[in-house]
Amino acid sequence: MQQHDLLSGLNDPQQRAVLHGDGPILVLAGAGSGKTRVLTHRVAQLISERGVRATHILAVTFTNKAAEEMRARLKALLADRAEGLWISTFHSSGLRILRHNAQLLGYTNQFVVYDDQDSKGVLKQVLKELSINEDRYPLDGFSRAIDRWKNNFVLPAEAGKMAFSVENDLQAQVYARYQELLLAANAMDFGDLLVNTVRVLREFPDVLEYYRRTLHYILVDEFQDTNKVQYLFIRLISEPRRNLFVVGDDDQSIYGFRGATISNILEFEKDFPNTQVVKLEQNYRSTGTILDAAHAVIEKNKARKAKKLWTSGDPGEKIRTFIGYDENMEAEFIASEIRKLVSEGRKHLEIAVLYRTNAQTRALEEALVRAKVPYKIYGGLKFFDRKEVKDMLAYLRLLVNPSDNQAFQRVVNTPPRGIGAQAIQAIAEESRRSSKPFLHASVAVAEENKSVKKFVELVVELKTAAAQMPLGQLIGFIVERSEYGPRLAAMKDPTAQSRIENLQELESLGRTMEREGHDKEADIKDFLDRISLTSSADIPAAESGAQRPQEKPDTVSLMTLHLAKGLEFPVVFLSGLEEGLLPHYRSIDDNVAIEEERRLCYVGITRAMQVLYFTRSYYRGMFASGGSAGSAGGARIVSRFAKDVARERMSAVGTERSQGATFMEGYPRFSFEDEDADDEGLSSWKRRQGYTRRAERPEPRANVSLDQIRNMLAPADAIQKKVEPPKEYFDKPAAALEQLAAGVRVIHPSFGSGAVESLSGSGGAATVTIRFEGFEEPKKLVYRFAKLVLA
DNA sequence: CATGGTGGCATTTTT
DNA sequence: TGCCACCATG
Repeated sequence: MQQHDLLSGLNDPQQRAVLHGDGPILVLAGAGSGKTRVLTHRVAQLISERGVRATHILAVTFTNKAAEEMRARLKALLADRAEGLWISTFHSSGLRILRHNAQLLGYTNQFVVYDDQDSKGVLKQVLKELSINEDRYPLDGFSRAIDRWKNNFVLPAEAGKMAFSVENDLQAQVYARYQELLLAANAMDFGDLLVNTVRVLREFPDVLEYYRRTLHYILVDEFQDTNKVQYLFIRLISEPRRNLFVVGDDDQSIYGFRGATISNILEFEKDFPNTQVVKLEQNYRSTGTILDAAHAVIEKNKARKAKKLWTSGDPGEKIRTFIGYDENMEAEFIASEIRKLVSEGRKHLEIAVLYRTNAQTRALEEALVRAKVPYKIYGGLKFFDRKEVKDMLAYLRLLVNPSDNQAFQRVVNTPPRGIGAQAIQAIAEESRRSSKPFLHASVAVAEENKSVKKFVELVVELKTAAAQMPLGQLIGFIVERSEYGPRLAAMKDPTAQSRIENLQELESLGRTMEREGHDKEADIKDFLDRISLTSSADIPAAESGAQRPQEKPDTVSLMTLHLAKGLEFPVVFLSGLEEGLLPHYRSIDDNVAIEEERRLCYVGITRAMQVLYFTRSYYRGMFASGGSAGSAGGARIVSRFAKDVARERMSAVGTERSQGATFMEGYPRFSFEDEDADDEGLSSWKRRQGYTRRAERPEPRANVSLDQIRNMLAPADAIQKKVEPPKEYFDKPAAALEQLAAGVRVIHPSFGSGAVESLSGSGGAATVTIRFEGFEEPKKLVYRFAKLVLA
């Protein structure tokens, strides 16, 4: 890569940023100003022009997706010279550092990462221990307080000293005990991944020295969203060289609730004297109209650096507005408009629907399904959030970390095996008495409790298996031996089938994570790490329609405004532009919060390249029951942010549906041909519009795109084993239970072909033992589970 | 003592 | 809608 290639196509300030020498630099990059380009070209420049070794560079991003994108672009620029670059999110950087150094803090390096649910579980235990009344002091309050402390790098001891009220003091006590329990469980929560990293760096100079010696150049993306701990981390490792390259936009700071402090960016220059500042204000993404609208919204914020995006391009077309009677009609408009756009030649991929809260997806999803518009919902990792998947992962966690008390509690009686509250209480007490993990304590309890004894034996059996079996097989084994699979198979419940399928998917996912030459437990740990750090922005949670695995599916993207940051789409629907939703009612009486809502709206508008829609609805029933809750449900007025946009930049569409109601007016005037505009009239009007209130549930969302999960999770050196069923599988008839007997040849979608060895059990719990080609051990499969066909 | 069913209740944004 | 707490049953 030649110098001029690296710079070609870059404007003046972009070039200045890329060519910057040593020392701190702050790049204020407005939306759509080529931020990622600057970042990647900067790295390429360091390596190819200045001879910096890839291993001396750390680039930190916010999501795995952003990291992936950066890695891909750098690979295109640098080919194999990109090898060894450390590109990751803050949290995975922390995890990586702690995997080497956690023992310094009293953990073992095999610690597990607790997710939100796990840490709530621990908190619950603390509240019980300290006899705190949850009605008076709700759990969430403690959880938020602890979070806040962690974001600001306040350790329990200091929190106790700083306490300013009875409640606050109580929170500090809970925090202290909570940390003790985490340590005892050899577990860290999300916040700990950062807090403990900073602790290690601060308290152990040789560790800090090591990273300082290795990392000569540090780049940080989305700097406006860093919180105090993250900032401390960056500052620590970037000294004394201060080769710190941060990119951000104070107007896009939208993670205040997570402790992001705008002051990090506003005060960067104070903390790092001699900082060079480069502003990128030329926008390459949006039309003039869109930029004007964005500017009109954002300029009302007080806490911001003055800047204004400009474009050399066209003003483009006006913002299209629509108001629906309720959220279902709004959603139907969006769906039908998408169909129209597609019929005019747009690809679904070019279109995004953005919203403030996840709750808004329901109406949208229903409408899109009905209109047969293919879509993907980003946000909320539905697959890994499923109960059965979490349960199975908890088994794995317990096997690699016997101290994982949350995992223990999750699986000890799942499926039900006669170990109830009393027994668990006894185990907890024994654990406290002996200060041993629950699993150890349960061995003592097993003496007098047969059910517990059986469970302990199960764990021993699984543990032995874990040391010998490859991951995929192990998961299958656990599903069987824990009786989780058989129990599901025996259930009449129609959802049981899809849960079984999810477990099979997990198994197949595990199979692709297997690596040769690694010890079996390392595979399990890696698998768990990757899952716990894979964020909701990375993988769609649901999608409609069957997609062929390899092709990039042509689907509309649905996501929250938060998740949309950093992305761009030719067509954007900004939905729910109402007071109470955007800005959200929780922010409405707080000026600081309102400014963040405003930035959120700004982020949404600036995602659009060519066409932008504003939509809202007159009435919103927040909950299925028909919203009361003064807050989010009921009759709605237009968002103040929409009001800030000049009316002449907007133009109403879909009027045949909104019947004279106007987007900008406080109250829409619905007019009806029927004399009285009462509910009756309204409903007949709706009927005429072919408007049905609530259709059948959309397609089951169960089928997540496994391929995408696999791609996100796969360790670089994983062997990509074939998991596609053999082709002939589809041509063969399903094997009925009656047709199976010893010697019958069958095909399994993932194990391939083999011969039945024996049968046992009956009905839903019938199992088949099959010897598959290429597998040493015969496999015992639950018939209903296995989806066998006759060979 | 464990389990399964029922009824009440709360719902921003996420690494 | 989905989760949790409580209660009646085996």
